[in-house]
Parts: sequence; structure tokens; C-alpha cells
Amino acid sequence: MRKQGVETQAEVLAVLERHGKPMTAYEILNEMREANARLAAPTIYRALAALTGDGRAHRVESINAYLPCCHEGHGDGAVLAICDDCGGVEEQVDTAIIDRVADVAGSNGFQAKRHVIEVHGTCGECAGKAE
Amino acid sequence: MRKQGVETQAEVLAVLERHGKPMTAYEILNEMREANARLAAPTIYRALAALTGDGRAHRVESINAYLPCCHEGHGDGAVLAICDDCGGVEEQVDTAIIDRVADVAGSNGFQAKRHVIEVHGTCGECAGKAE
DNA sequence: TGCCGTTTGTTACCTTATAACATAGGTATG
DNA sequence: CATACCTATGTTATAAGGTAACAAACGGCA
Repeated sequence: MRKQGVETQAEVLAVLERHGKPMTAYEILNEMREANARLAAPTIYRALAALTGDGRAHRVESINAYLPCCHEGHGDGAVLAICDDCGGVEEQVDTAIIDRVADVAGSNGFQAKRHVIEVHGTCGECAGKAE
Repeated sequence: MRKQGVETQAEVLAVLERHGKPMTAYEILNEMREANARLAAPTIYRALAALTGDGRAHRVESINAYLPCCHEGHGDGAVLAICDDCGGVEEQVDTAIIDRVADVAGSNGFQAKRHVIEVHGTCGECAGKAE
């Protein structure tokens, strides 16, 4: 039973990568249950905690969903652009923004540790289709 | 039954302001149930939707909680600094950040509509107490 | 007055997340 | 090599957050 944990993490990450769009924990669970019917929610949440903890995946706070990190090895500093039409998310990295956010928040002595920077709107592709 | 809606909104806002810290929808509900035992969740969520819709309150996405807006009349562009120690939230407004975020996200043609900018960390007061 | 549309209240339910306990596997010690 | 312990994982059950869908009340208007 022991080794399966890191394998579960890898498999969750693989599911996320295969899917291409953000997935909720229960979407991941349902997909993985096809291979292992006994799988349950806490297993997924633990794997996601490990993945988000070391930067292999992001949690999209404003839609309760998860996304594989596409830039390898920044724990923080991602800007997530969420398309409300197609549900896709584009990830950018811009340290200038997080510095600035830390700076603004720090004006009262606040010590920033983790940044959540998300934008909702319409992606280029959907905007093109619309008109 | 008709007019009570806007009164409910005002009362929710009053509860939020009285409390001083972010509250979850169910915390608001429990508090307001003391005055009206028949109150139910959708009433609170509708009031919150109205309040966040016109900028009188903010939803703190990363903690599923709500906060009265302290700057009157910016719908967007708030930077929320969330203290993981005391649970307090400081609100700043900085349009330069949202412009920059919109810009970064817009590099692929993304059209930004709503910004979520939150920082987790330790507020000046808690940081002072710590050492 | 009586009908209609809109807003609010209410019930019931769904989704998201986690606490708490059960179990299995490695590992150190004699 | 046996076994007792510690830690990681699996499982059950339930808490927390949110909303769809229906019911009821109010105001406007013919």
C-alpha cells in the first residue's frame, strides 16, 4: 500500500495534463475511478495537495479547479487567465506583478507569502468566434 | 414579501461591517437567524450576489468568504491581503496592478473582465506579535 | 377586482472538502 | 528471523459551501 501514493500523484498529474483544461477534484476522481473503483476523494485531495505544494500543479481558486503547471518549477507567481466561455486557462509568469502586489500589500507591514492572481474574461480564440 | 430583498442586502452588509473580518455565507446566515429563524442559504447568497455585483462587498475567492468594500465604488481592482494568522483582510486599491495583469493576460488576445488579486501572508500586527 | 409578471422565500439537493479512523508496508531491534 | 512500531495510504462518514427549482406574495395594470 505504501508506494502507491507517489504513483497516485503522478497519475493525477497525468490526468490533468491529458485533459488540457482545469478539472475539479471530483472530475479527476471520476476519471480515475474507471481504473480503480475503490478510489475516494481524500486520496485525490492528498495528491493535489502534494502537487500544488511543490508547484507541479495550481489550484484555480475562483473556480475550485486544478491545473498542471506548464512552466516547471515556479511555486508562485503564476497569472491565470480564465476564459468564462470555453473554460480554458492560460498560464503566464510575471514576477513583476507579484513583486508589485507584495509591495502594495506590504505598505502596512504585511508580509506576503502566497499570491493568487487570476483574471476572468474571454480568451482570444473565443473572442474571435463571438463576432 | 417584495421589498424585503433590498433590506436583506442592507442587513447582510451591516453584519459584515459589524464583524470587521471576512465571513462565510453560513456565518452570516447563522448570525441573521437569531433575528429571523426562517432565513435560508439562498436568501444570503442572493444578497451577496447583489452586494458583490455592484461593488459594495467583495468575495475573497481563496477562503470562500465575503468582505464589505471599504473604498466605495470600485467594482474591480482591489488587492486583498489575507492574514493567515488572524484571519483579517486588508483591502488596497491599485489600478496599476490590474492594468498590468490585464496586459500580461492579454498577450494572447485575452480580454480581461474581472480580476482576482489576493495575497496570503502575515499582517503587520501578527508579524509583530510573533517574535 | 382579478390577472400577470417579478421578486422573494423555501425545500431539497448537489458539489467541494476534510476529520477521523482502519490498514498495510517498511524498518529497526533484539 | 520475528515482531513491534512508525508512517504513509485507504476508507468511511460527514461537514461546509452553493444552487436549482418550485411556491408564495406583492405590485402594476387592464
